[in-house]
Amino acid sequence: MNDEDIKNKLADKGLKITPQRIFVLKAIYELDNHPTAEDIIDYIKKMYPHIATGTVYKVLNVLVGNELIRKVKTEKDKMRYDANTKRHHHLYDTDSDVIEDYFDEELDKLLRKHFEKKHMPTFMIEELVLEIKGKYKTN
Amino acid sequence: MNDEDIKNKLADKGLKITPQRIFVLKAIYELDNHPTAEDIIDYIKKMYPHIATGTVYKVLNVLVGNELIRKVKTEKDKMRYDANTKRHHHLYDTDSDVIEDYFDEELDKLLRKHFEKKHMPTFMIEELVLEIKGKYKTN
DNA sequence: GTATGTGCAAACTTTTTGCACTTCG
DNA sequence: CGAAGTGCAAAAAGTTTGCACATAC
Repeated sequence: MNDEDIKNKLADKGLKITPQRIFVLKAIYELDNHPTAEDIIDYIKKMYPHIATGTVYKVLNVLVGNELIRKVKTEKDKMRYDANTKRHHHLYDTDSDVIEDYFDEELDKLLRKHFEKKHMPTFMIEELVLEIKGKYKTN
Repeated sequence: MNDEDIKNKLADKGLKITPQRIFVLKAIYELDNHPTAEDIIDYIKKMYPHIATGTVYKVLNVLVGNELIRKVKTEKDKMRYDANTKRHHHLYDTDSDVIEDYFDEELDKLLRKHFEKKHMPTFMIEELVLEIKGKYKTN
């Protein structure tokens, strides 16, 4: 993800292009594995030490509000951010609190079919995310 | 859920039976819809105004550690607690942050089959929870 | 009696806010 | 130029902790 792409993403949403926003987005893409706000702040400060903590939080909220990133919460009580706008599920390691994206089109199709058939009259489904909890095998 | 049942649950785990623990468990059963710590504290204080906030948090952590209740994450930044130890999925209303339990044995069967067939060699699945996000239809 | 649990207040962590200043378009 | 964004520090919100006291078993 280069700067040009990032600028376009911001512009497409009618957001002003600022160095802070570019740094935050870039950090999320580069950190990749669902970084916390703290991870993002630390990462940015390496190249751009002047950025304010409050600004990063404000930027994150703007990006979430514009659907450029998402918030994910883990059981260990911290918000994590996710660059991936493509639908995906989560593999969640209950030992380490690590989340990994899981793509499975066959599963998506299965779920879609199931809920079409089911037909829930009072609820409008917007998204289905399967949380696959467990542990990585170490051997 | 009467007091006797609650006492048995505590005793089964080798936990001391205290009024505070009984009140917390009862509150979670009675509040039913995934209360936050705050909901629980408010509820208890109606009958037992003397309880300390810190105690409720300590009790909640003990109960989670002993698997008498669970923590549930939402996208808003608050932990919620869940009395239900039976496997279930979640209907999550993104407007109101309300979670409702969703039981669907057919879905469970479908998922189980899918992952049996899939065979993931590096990950040991312990639990599958589908987060069904969307909105309640108001009409 | 003693290990365990509770109350309280202080502290900690994470996130938000208010406002003067700056920058983008 | 004006609206939108940033920096900073203060405060809010949620949760944890330390320790003296109280209670369950």
